[in-house]
Amino acid sequence: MASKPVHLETQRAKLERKERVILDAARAVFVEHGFDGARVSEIARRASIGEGTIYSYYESKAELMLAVLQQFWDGLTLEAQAVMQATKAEGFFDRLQALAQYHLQTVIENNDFINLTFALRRNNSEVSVSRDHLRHYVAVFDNLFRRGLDRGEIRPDAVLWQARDVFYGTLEYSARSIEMTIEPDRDCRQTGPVVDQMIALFRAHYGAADAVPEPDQLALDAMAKELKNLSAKLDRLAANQPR
Amino acid sequence: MASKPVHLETQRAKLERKERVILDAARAVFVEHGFDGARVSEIARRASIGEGTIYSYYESKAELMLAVLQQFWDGLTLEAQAVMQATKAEGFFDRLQALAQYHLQTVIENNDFINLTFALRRNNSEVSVSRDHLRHYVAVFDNLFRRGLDRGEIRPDAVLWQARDVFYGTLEYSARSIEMTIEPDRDCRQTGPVVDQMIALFRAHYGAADAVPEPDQLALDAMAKELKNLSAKLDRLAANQPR
DNA sequence: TGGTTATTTGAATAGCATTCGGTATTATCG
DNA sequence: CGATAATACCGAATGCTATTCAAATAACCA
Repeated sequence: MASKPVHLETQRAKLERKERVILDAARAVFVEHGFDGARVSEIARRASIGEGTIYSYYESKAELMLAVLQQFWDGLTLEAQAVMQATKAEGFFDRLQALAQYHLQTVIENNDFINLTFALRRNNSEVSVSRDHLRHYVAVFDNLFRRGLDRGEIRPDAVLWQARDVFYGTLEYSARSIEMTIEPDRDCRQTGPVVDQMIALFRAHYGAADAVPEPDQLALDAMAKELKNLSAKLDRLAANQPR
Repeated sequence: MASKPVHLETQRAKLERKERVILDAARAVFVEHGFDGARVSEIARRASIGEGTIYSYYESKAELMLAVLQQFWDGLTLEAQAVMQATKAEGFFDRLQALAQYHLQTVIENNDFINLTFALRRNNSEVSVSRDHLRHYVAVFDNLFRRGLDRGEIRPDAVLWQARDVFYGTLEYSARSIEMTIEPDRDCRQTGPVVDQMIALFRAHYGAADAVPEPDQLALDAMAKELKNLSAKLDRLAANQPR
């Protein structure tokens, strides 16, 4: 009874190790040459493995790339969370700034991967990065934002999905602009100002009003919160519906 | 002296016509099958042309795609300008709303093309959509924004490049979210609210101070909309109840 | 150890973009 | 107009690469 699990364990561990080796080799080659430029033979060579073996781990080159991309996004998620934890200041906007800085830097550095995430969609098979991996990543922002709402740092009528779209969308677009150097003058397109402007926008548009709120405002806020609660409850209900 | 130019003209016209035929066929096939799925042989067949002939017009399949993309972006630019012209209201925000609506719709419909625009970057050769074509497109926004500045509709300290990044970035990100249906509830991710929220953000953040509506009013409007969403959701839930 | 199953391998296959030698079509000029 | 040069066109042949598969090897168990 004891030896069997051990064997199974080592067996599984072996497979997983080999899978990791393939994944690492694939990642390196994809980073170096891009998707089309990457040769499966080179990946096999770097993983010290027969060419055909890859296909007993992954259906196709595209699906291998997919696995690499998912690993990539999971890594981003962990790092983003770590950045949040490492931020000393507890305030919403300080953490948001840290997240923005990290995201912008990452998008600039891994531009190719991020583009491929959305461009790699085969018509026949459903080869696209699992929504869950992306959702996990954006959840970092969502959690931060919700906490800011709870702590009263954000105006209660702020719309989460819009804030998220503005945050990630703007940063990705800025990253592209910076990378392409669409601007004639580079100076105003460094990463610092992009992040600063973004935080300023969030402060002005989503930040709770500094002045003491009017009674009407308080009532409004209470109503907005109530509405959100209702909406969330409904969503949960809807999710449980068999359809 | 007269016949020669005529001949040259017809000759050039002929070549251009054939080029257009190839481009149209290519576009159709690329739209239908994507870049990798598209067969050069099919493009040739649809253009009623020999397979090899394509290569006397375009260096490679990638460069053919490139030409299609450039034509695509030029078309977008013209249409966006037309949308601006067609907007009756002269105000900055009305026109911005029209542009946002058009852009969001376009991005959703042509998501693949737009992704390919940025993903199609070969490592070796400089195969990427000419920056000029993209710059022309974003210039539609830039001109609108500058005019708004001149007319005093926008606060003078607004930063053009940030506004542009927020505008296009957010819309493209929203389009992706809508297409992927990352959200559990679709209702709040239709195009209408996305555009409305975007315009509200621009009004609040970039609008000249005197033109800003009361925040209370904005909040009220938002809540009224939210209420409507809730009501719709409830109706749908009620309809789906089995018992 | 011998038999049985799972894994690995790389040569063979197949599919596709691209090339190239030859042919048809058009332009040029005596 | 006819001859000749130049150009455009074709599609079978080429070369490259992802993918398959039959044989070889390793792992397992009795």
